Amino acid sequence: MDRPPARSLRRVPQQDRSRRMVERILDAATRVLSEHGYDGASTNRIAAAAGISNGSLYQYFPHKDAIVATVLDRFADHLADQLGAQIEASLGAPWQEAGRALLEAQIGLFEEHADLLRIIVEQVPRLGPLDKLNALQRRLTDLVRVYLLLNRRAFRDDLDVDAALWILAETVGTVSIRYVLDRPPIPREKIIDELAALVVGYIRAQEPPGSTGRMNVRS
Amino acid sequence: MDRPPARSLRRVPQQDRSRRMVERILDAATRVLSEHGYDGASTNRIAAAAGISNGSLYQYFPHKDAIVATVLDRFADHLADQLGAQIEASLGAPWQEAGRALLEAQIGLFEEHADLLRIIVEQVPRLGPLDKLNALQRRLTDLVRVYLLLNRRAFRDDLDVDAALWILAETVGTVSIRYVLDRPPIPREKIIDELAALVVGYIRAQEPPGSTGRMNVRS
DNA sequence: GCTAAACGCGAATAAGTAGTCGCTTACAAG
DNA sequence: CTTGTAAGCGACTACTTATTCGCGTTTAGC
Repeated sequence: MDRPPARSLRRVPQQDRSRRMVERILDAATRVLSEHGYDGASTNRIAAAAGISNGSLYQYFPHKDAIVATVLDRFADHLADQLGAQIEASLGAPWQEAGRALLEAQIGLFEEHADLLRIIVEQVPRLGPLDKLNALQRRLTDLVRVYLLLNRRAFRDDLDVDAALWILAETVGTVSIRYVLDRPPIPREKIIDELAALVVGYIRAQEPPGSTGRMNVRS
Repeated sequence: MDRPPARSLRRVPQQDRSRRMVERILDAATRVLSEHGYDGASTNRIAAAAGISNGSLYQYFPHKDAIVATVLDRFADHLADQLGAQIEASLGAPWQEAGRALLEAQIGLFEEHADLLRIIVEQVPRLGPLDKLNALQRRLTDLVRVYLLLNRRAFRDDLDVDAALWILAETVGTVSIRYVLDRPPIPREKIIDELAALVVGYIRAQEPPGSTGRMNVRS
């Protein structure tokens, strides 16, 4: 019943003309997706936006979802490039600064492509997992994992690294996304500060004597 | 272009027979939505699942989205009832226990209705804001707001209550949802513990002198 | 300039969709 | 039983959709 999410080209473009056409298709699809959403992005509309015939879409893509998947893969590549550059740029910096810079870069990128981001968040479930976006998320998570494992004794000694990583990834990811998509009346700097406080408060050593701390066994 | 999200009945059912029919429609719609998703829930399919004619749908609902909206409203009412009962039951308890019980109840409810929850998370944006679900979220947020304001001096003195509430709501909400929908290999108790640690670590007094958070600005 | 393949077109197809309407059936009051 | 109205039916409409296919056009190599 479900179609395989093949995103390979049906036919390999050989002349310049056709290579430009594939580009035009993907650009138009990106635009139409951003403006009209997944359901509004009909093949006819994409073809019209690209200034080509709908039939020509099927010269290079086996079906509509392959076009969408390629658009989103491209976007994931873009994100990976930008964030990768940011990571390299912060290689020597202390982790708080590096994390902060990375977070800032991520939110900036999300803001820049908010429309496309919305499509991804809302429609990806039905497109099945997107390999490149998953890879990107895994890459970022691994980065944090390495740090956590190397500095284990600086943190709560009962910290379960895998659980913590899942929670942190989920938290930082979705808070960034929801901030960009829902635009709550909170300045961007504030969100970054608060997210940083959330993360640090979670992994740092243990509570000061005053507070009651963990909520188990109250005597 | 957009249709008003009217969810009122087109015609008020007067006989028992027709009241049962409205029930049958909503039950069938819930089932079909859970199993086939929004796009797969065609009016014909809903009618077939209810064992009635498609024409009869339009006796009581002005259009398809009104059916869906009613299903989701009903679900929101169910959640509100259950969580409301939990809140009442914990009225005297210390806040850590009360919060924990509420969180536990919420995750339990989500697990029980995971299919419907998935539809809501993935399809709600195009239905426009769902009043009853928003009301529920506001109700829970207000509960926490009251607590935060009453006990302000027990926490970080620089805590921005509005920003903190937004972050906390987003975090607790989406982590619960993603936990139920993505089923990471983490036991349920662990997730609740970790979420509690995350929240407490975020709002509690300030960090111990050893660690160097960037974000302190201790005046 | 010729030819064969690559390219591109757009009308046509087949499958679905939400929503309507004239009709029949069930009910309840007199 | 008769009659007015509520309830229910299902074929039908008007439309949109993704995808195909035969045919004309452009290109590259000779």
